[in-house]
Amino acid sequence: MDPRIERTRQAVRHATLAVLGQRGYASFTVEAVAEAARVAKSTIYRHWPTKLELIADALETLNEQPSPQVVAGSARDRIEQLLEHLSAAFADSVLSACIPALIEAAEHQPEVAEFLHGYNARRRQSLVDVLQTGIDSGEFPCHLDAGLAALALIGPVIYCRTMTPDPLPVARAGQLATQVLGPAK
Amino acid sequence: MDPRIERTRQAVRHATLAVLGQRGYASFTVEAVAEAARVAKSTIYRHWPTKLELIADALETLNEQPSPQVVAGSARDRIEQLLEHLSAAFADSVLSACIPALIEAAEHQPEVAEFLHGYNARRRQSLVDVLQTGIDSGEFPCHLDAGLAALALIGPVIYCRTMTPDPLPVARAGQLATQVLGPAK
DNA sequence: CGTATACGCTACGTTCGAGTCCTATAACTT
DNA sequence: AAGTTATAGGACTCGAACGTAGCGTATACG
Repeated sequence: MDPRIERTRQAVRHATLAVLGQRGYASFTVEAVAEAARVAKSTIYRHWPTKLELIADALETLNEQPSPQVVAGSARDRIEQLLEHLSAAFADSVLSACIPALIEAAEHQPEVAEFLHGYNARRRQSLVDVLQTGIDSGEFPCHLDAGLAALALIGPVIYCRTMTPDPLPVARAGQLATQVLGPAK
Repeated sequence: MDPRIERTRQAVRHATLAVLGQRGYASFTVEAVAEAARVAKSTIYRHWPTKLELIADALETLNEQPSPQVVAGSARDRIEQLLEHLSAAFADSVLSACIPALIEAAEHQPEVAEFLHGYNARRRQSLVDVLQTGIDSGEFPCHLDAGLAALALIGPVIYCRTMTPDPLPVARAGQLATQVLGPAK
């Protein structure tokens, strides 16, 4: 198999997300991707039939989830680590720069919606799992609903990223756990 | 003053938000607004010099905030009413349909960002005020931070609207208060 | 009733980007 | 080394939408 192919594809995929983050969905152009990837526009069309399929493929392919496998510590410690990692990830990282563009695109492109919702569901699930563990073991108040609590923890991160000028400070992410889970014993 | 002017302007403003909600920021066009407002394209340009100023003006002008003045009841009751009203408003309403478009636009257009952030800050403030009242009076746990708690309450509403297929059910908005504020006494 | 002016309509010129096609060149394969 | 194939770099067509301009009509105002 010609190694040029996969090399080119990866370069274009990365450039796709970079352009999506920098210019937004509204002014995302294949020409900008070509320039960023240092590739000819015709090359891009040789690999992807249309702009949307390019975006969808880039998202699926580059969706490595580098969430640290946090196993040690109490449930509360693990929650705080997950949250801080999450809020840090939403402060920068290529994919997070695309969040606003993806939200907008998801409204009208089913392929993008499927990716975005699936991606977030997976991220949320890791929180839910730890929360449920803590509830079952009695570490957290029994009135907690794992699904709702996960929303209360992760929601503010997205809220601050999209609805306020600045993302949620990592330090405040830790305090957030105290709000929702009650003070540490 | 010629009544035709204001009549036309209002029609165009409403159409602007409608189009923004339906088609998104990426494929928002003046021509679509003209059609929706049943107005000639040249008429729009007679009133607003550019597309962006049209959007900004429509947002500022139509930013009536019909949040019910909830005064009665305990702090907890008022919180729940505010939350349910909020989640209901985010389920439909012209402005909420524009949320994804606004998030995207705010990334690159300072005018839109200013509106969006200000709008949300005001909505959040009403929650903060009631929360602070409840904390001061001892109705809510003293470990609560009003600002963070407001984020934990409002964040999930936006999160569900943007990151999941369905908005937060109004019923779950009520449960959310229990999660964050602790069980009712 | 006469005048002013806001509007509708249509036709523009222009820009920009999608997607196609062709040729020369560079890189890989056997 | 020779043949194969992916790519670069253009030039190109096409359509969409921006924003402008001119003219006829209708509506408001005095």
